[in-house]
Amino acid sequence: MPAIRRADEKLRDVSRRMILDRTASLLVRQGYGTTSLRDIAQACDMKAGSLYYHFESKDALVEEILTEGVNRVESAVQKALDAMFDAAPLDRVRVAMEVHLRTLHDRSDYASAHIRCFSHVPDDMRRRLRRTRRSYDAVWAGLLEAAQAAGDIAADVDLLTLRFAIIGMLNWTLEWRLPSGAGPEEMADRFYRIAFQGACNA
Amino acid sequence: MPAIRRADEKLRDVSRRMILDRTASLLVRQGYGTTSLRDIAQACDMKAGSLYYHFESKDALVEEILTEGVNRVESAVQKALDAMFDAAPLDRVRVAMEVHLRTLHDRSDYASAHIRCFSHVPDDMRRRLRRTRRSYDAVWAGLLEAAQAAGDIAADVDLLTLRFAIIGMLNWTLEWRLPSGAGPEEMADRFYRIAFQGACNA
DNA sequence: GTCTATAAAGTGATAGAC
DNA sequence: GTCTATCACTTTATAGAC
Repeated sequence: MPAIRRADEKLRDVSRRMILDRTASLLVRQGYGTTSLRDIAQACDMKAGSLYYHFESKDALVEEILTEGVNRVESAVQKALDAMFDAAPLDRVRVAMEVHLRTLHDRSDYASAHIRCFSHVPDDMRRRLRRTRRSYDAVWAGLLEAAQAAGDIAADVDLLTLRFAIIGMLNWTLEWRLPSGAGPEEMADRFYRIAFQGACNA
Repeated sequence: MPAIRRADEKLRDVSRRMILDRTASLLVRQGYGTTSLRDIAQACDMKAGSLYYHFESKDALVEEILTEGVNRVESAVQKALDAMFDAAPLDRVRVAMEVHLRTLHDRSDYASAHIRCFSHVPDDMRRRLRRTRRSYDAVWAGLLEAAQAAGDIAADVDLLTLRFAIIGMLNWTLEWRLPSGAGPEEMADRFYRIAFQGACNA
């Protein structure tokens, strides 16, 4: 009966995925400490005890979501970059901004849950998440170094500050309602224009 | 005995202020939901019940902190702007960035507590805080409009996007360790250079 | 002004029925 | 796989002693 077993596993995975999805959404809105297992269970049309069939603790569930949040952004950005490996360095930066912002505002809440909850999860979880982040940080450091080496970013611009600035303006969009009519791609283009041409230059 | 009454009131105010200070610090590190009254009491060398002499509820205490957080930033920025009312529009913007960032990173944690906890406090509190924010938002909207009207910001730059970008890069610095050696003022200057001259231009 | 004691409700987690 | 029932603990908040 491998077919039946496979069907069972698939059903289990579907439930598991639903729990992850809905918990991510709760974490974005309520934060880590304010979201209880009973809240989560209710959002999943379940009872709190049933969650332990799928996850061994609240923190294991939360950590899986926040980890997947970074990984989704990194792999989306990396995939887009791989498809344009020979493009101009600044074009690669612009695309990375677009994909980062689009992933942050897509229908799933994994990336936003990470951003909203990172600083308030227990210390040991945050330590592990920091390690997961490093790989994505390296992608950005490499992008900006390449652009500066090519002479496309002024030599006197500090790349760490520039990285802070770009990631900061992108991530902070979670705190606003984006202007209606301007999707993530349009917003990313406007941010790119500001950060690289500057607001002063026509 | 008005002297004695005044001394009593002063002592009461000192305790109250200490509670506010230390709770702000806890809120930054632990978030709204994870910070309990026992945590707060312990940080104040008190017992939980004693806090109710000074504040009528946990939420009243938290709301006072987060409200003061915005107000401190706004009045610091407004005071600096008042002292240079005839300066060039972009100089006023640069100073506003510096004061905003300096207040965010000063020894007290009111402003950072606001930023870190805003999205996770109860709905009705957040609604009131949003109203408090509006006044500060208007300061920035005015600053940028004046600069664009003077021709110092390119006509095709969307001012709402620019405001998102500036506030975003400034507030996001709470999530990084600032480069050692670069204080808030230095960082604000670098951000100003990026946002207004652009990273491309030497 | 701070304490102790306690109420009333909520928390993460486990055991065992189905 | 989900339920019910429950444990042990924590939570906000109150009452009354000092």
